[in-house]
Amino acid sequence: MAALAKTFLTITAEAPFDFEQTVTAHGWVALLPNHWNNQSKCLERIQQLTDGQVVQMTISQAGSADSTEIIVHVNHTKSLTTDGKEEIIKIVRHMLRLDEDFSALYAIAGKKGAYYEPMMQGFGRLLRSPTVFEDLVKTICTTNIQWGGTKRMIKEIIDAFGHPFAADSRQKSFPSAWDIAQKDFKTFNAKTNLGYRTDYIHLLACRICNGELDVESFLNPAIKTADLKKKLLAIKGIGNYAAATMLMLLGHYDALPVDSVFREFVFKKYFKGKSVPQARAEKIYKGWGKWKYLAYWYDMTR
DNA sequence: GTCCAGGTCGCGC
DNA sequence: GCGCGACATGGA
Repeated sequence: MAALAKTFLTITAEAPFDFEQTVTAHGWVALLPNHWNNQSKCLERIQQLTDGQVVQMTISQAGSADSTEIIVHVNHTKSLTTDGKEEIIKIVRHMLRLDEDFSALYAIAGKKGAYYEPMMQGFGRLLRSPTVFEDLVKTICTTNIQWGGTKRMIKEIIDAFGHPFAADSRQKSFPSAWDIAQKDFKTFNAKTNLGYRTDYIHLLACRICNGELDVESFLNPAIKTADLKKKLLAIKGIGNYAAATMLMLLGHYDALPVDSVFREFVFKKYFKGKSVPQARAEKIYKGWGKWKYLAYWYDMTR
């Protein structure tokens, strides 16, 4: 076992900020290499850095629940360079969306009455992955499968192609597009049981690596939602539902999802269990402008 | 054994 | 542009 060194990094978020709400806002926290320790209220994650080193990050909130101080406890086996430290901070800021401004959302929430008021305490930061690639793979693995299946498939991908943490080789990072693309389809298929999603994920990795597709550029905030949706739908395996999920993860909240969960929730809460057309269901959140998805998500998870 | 999952693709019209 | 069957896999 390699010797372990520890480094503490701190990050200050802007108020209002709610660490636990942010991390557990949706299912991603339960997908490897993320792990939520509910006792210690820490988000643990194995992460490979640009220089190749694989580290273990334990992310938590300092002090009380309304503190804006975030501590990243890094376990590493090689020395952590200044670049490495900066990269970790950048990754954590990205995952927790510390640079997103929700003040316009809270302004609407403040006018919607008591039910939506708690939103103003930092709701809206939905946990995301360090890369768009990882979010795409995870989203593809939520289609036409139950949640247990999603967790199994993501674990298989990581076990087969992730990079081990030197101090505990059972724990691995999420593989890069290159890690997957460098295996031929047969090898990739043999090591995972992703059903027909195997083709989609391998093709996605290959197209990223050969330069056909630059999915990280999807993070550019200047891209209009409609254009971004087109780019997403052009990816094999991404349809209407998956594109809506990805738009949410990419910080575009103006579109509502089109999946069974959305429909069921809205029918039950607003239409006495009766099904109505999608357009009618969407009217429920029309007062939320470009924040519709977050209004729905708040309503759904409350 | 059989059904189906927070769908998507590719075809035919 | 819309309807419809096929699609891999494992868990209920």
